[in-house]
Amino acid sequence: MSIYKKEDPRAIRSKKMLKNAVFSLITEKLDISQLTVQKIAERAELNRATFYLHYEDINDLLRQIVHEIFDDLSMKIDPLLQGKSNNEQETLVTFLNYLYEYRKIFAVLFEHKGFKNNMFNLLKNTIEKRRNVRKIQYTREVVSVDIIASSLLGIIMWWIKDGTQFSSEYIADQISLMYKKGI
Amino acid sequence: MSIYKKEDPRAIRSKKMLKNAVFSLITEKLDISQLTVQKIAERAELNRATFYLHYEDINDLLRQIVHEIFDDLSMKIDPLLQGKSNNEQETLVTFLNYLYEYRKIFAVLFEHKGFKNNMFNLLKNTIEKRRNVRKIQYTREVVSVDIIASSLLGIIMWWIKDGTQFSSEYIADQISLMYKKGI
DNA sequence: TTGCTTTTTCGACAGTGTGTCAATAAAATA
DNA sequence: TATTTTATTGACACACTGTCGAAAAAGCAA
Repeated sequence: MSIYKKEDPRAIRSKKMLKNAVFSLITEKLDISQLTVQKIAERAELNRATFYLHYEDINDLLRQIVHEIFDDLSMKIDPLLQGKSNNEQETLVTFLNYLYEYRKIFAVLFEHKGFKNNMFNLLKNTIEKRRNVRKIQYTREVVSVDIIASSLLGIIMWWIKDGTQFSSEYIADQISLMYKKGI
Repeated sequence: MSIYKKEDPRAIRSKKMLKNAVFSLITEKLDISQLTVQKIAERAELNRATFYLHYEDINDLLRQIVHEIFDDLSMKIDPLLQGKSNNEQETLVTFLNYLYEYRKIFAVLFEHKGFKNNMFNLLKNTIEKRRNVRKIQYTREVVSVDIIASSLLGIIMWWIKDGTQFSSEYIADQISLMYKKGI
């Protein structure tokens, strides 16, 4: 859309302020259910109606924030995957470090359905790509990608929310230990 | 509390109607964020203020519903664990069948923080008990209980919400495949 | 820089939801 | 049945939502 028409700088500024307001509120309150349009507009020092000019509702705004974060996240981990890195551990740690850096915002966003789905698909696609590269044969003895992706998502969500005392390296170790040798 | 004082039958009746209203609303709408005190009271054919006489807010009511479900769930799986069942697979399937039976209500309750924590602890305790029975030695090579519990929770949440086309047996197979042999 | 145009910003409104009261009504039980 | 206990109720003040038309301000061309 911005390809066909230059966006008004005022709109850009307002959107940025609204997004910043969300980040500001989230990192200090840490509960998505308490987020209201009223509070966001107040924090952004904009009229509440201005919000509705740019976004349909709170979910719409969150959806766009999520989209941007995922673009960023995908860009960061894709090179690592493409580079047929033979060091899985390192790739995993890099990925986890990214999550850890933004853990406060991620912890909140994980309560957002769309965000969780995006993360699930990212994990699933990543696993599938790696399997293709390694030409894994699908037999009855191979664990399905859904199962691996959902278990990984579970671990990440727990870590981000309740296990931040553990380092990315420890989590990566545990994950490969579990997936390589079983329990 | 009901040990020291018999509860007024009127209160019991009201609470039951409010809980039924929640179940009724949840199973047809399937979104916890749209649940309001107003709707619950209306569905229960009670005045809204009656709700506040019994519960602090919606979360309080959900917390109590969750508590009751977990009492029920724990009672059902505990005998299986105590009976030093040598058939892990069977135990797991029984547990998953319970979740599947109430999948609609569980899918909604998983959006409730307290519920997720309860489930996590249930899984964690179960794993710890089993490890004690088997006298597992904790070395660097053993995956931590947190990691296993959170990955299990992830799989269960995915299954209940987006993978209900798969049978309990299949999920149980996949879980033991993953945890026994790795990926 | 000016003056016209586009677009944003704003205050206000109706509608829905929350949480609490004092007054009322109705069950429980002695 | 009478009395006490307790639940139920409508009404109140307040917060949040989503949408106007009018006003203000920024953008942009000459």
